[in-house]
Amino acid sequence: MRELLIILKAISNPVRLRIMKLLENDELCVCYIVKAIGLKQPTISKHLNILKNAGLVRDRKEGLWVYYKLSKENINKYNVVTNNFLTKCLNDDQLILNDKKRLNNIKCCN
Amino acid sequence: MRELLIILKAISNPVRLRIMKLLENDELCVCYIVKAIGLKQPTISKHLNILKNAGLVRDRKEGLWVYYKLSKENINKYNVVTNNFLTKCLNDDQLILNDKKRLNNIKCCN
DNA sequence: TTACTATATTCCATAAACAGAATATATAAA
DNA sequence: TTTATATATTCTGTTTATGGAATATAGTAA
Repeated sequence: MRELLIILKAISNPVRLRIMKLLENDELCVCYIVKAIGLKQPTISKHLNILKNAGLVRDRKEGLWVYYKLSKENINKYNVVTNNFLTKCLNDDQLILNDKKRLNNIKCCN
Repeated sequence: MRELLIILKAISNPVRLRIMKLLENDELCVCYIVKAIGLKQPTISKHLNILKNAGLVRDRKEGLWVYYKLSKENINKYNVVTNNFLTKCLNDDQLILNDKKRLNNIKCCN
């Protein structure tokens, strides 16, 4: 119950849903997520930590950068379900589409 | 996004998960749920309202009693997924099992 | 070493979630 | 009508969630 609640609470927040949807396509460093979402870096960092504690994302350090990606591995017995579920959700949501557009601009023009 | 968040927040609470698992097998009146869960009636009533607003349960009035059941109909585009998902979850959770045991006692001995 | 940069953590103020007491509503029975 | 019962709503205090400023940490470069 405790584990499931941690996962459900993790995805029950608009910013964290947006982050999950950004990570759906790419492995991303924190600064890209910060720019795509438009909130302050510490705020994004805390949201990422909540997703990580829920086992939904993994991080990988590379020099100064920390890259986050969806945890496809079965770290918990629910995340496969939740990831598959989210893949089907919000794909025509304007907020999500805008995030992805902003991300693409950042990736191209940097 | 808004609709999805309402649903996710609705199931991101231990009491509401317990209620959903009780309703998995039965249509139940509020007073049975109150006794099985062990919280005050107004508290349960508010939780039921949150589940109802999320489209996860339906209510039916019969005299003084109000019966709640899982909404199997496709009131929203997510609840089939969430209901199917929850059916697979928490089936060996001790808290959930105890709730169901208490419910059975109430049903037998009333 | 110092300076710089990316990320994480701490602190604080505000907002939302929660439980329960008190109250309101609605139906049934006397 | 009055009384009783089941449920819903309002109110209040407490806890939890949230965002941002300030700060800390860690790695890179000069």
